[in-house]
Amino acid sequence: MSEERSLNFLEEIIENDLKSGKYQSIVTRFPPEPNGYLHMGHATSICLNFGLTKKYPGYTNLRFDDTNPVTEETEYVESIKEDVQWLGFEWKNLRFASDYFDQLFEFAVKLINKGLAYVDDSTSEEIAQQKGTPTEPGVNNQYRDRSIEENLRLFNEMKNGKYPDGAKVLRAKIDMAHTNMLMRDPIIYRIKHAHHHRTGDKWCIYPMYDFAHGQSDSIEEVTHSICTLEFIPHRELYDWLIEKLEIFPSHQYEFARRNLNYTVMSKRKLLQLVNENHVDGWDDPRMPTISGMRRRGYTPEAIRDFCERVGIAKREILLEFSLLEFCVREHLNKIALRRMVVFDPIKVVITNWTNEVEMLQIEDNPEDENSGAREVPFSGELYIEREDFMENPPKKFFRLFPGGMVRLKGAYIIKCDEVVKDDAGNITQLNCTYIPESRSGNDTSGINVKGTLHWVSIKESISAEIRLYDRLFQVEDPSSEEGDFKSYINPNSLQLLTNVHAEPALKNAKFTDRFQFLRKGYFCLDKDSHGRLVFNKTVGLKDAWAKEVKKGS
RNA sequence: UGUUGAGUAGUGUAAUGGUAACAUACCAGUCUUUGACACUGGUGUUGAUGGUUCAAGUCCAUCCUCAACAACCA
Repeated sequence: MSEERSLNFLEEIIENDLKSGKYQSIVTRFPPEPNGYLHMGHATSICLNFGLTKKYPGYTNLRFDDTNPVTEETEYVESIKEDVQWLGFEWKNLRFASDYFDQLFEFAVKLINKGLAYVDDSTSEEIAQQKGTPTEPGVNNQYRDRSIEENLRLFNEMKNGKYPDGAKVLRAKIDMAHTNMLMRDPIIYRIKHAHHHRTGDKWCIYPMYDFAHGQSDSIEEVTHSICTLEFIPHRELYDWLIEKLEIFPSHQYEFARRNLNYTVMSKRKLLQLVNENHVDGWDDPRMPTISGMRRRGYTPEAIRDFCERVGIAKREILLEFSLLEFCVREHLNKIALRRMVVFDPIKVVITNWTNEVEMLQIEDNPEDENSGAREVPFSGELYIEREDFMENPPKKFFRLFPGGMVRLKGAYIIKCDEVVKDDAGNITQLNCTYIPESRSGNDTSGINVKGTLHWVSIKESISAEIRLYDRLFQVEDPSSEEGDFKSYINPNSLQLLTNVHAEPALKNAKFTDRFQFLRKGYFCLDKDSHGRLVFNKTVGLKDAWAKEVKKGS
């Protein structure tokens, strides 16, 4: 906290509220609807809401906004809880809007008694038509003038199941000519003979968002109800209902939703990707869901850091994925165990090597003094990466080439003496000699080489599968492009390497481990690893050579 | 043609009438037993036009652009 940072607009509001004595402590809430998995956009909201009550006195509730029984499921409740905890946050109270259905019903009765709500028999089409347009006022209908007694009777009958879905609704009686369309007598209760994941069949009428969210905030005495920009027009109704109901005055504040480029972030679109099998479920590592990012190997620390760096504002933004990747690398660099894996092998024979296997100690993580070392077997028959050798190297290529020397990471300097090819002219083997005095750690050879390569000893190496991921979409903002967003899916977002050669220490890989495969990137064990090793690429290393190559082409 | 909100380097975020800053991205270089990491330097910014002021990203006026709003979704 020693770092100085200017306050964002919400922190400013809160500090003022605290300073003025309006509140001694604050209450926020994270209010997901349990109808899908959490994604990066939710992570923003989670970090914001929970972060605020970490910084200031107070607490945060996790409240499920479960007012629509037809779309909501318990499966989602569980995944959401898991994701919030995984991100590193603890809620004070776990609540459901459905916990408040009785109170909400009483609130509605109170509104009716005050002459501020009425039962409307119109169809949804009629209601839409009477509503007017943003530029034309709406009109009153005949049901608007029903007596309080009649409204009470009808509303109770709705509750008691006398009417079928859609036959009647309860509406707040505000102003059909209001410039804010949400104030044109909004529907606050509708009939749905549907089974609710928590209340079962107790209710056949359910409150609408606007008559549940603010009221739930108020019941929980939420001081700062933070939501996204699209709810700005709802604020007027939010305040109106709280005022007329004479309940705890929660206040709503809006900030901008954050989008990431090269992906989509709406639940509807993510659901389509899952249902139409464009990805392998909600936790596919290419998905911007929390569970997808978790499976991909992103850490909670990295995601929190990202949210912190991005800050908050009141305008729609499209964030660059590269910043998220930076945060991921930044954290992983500090904690990842270094390992060597050869993706596309070429055989190296050390012609002056004896037949023995030498066990080398190589550090787990040079960034972490407390990390240990693992044993890596070195022998006369090795694999190196095919792309680390060139027969006719360009300038600035400081890997292996005929007559050239490189260091093998943690081992010896070798010199390439001979290139062996098959009849078709393909390189099948490199014959090299090693410099015995050049062993890593006590190199007395005096030789300076420019390049260091990763390698594995053939005989001791183990086999693994690697899944390489690229961006899910080929365009920055698929949602704003013409036509179906799915036509912009990147067909090469998943690349499978089914037989890579890994150093033996990887045999003991655990699901919680994070690895850096030297010169390749960051990887983690995938949940598909039973009886075999499957690694997901979390993010690559920055690759200056790749840039050099690109420039040359 | 309505209401509401928003416009600051490529991308984000600051500067609350007083040197337009920070991060990332990008470019160039240094270092390196990971072409990683680290380090050094650089390119690049107030939507427009007027006005007030010694001084304007900030205040005022006009204009322009973008977004949200007419679900018995949240």
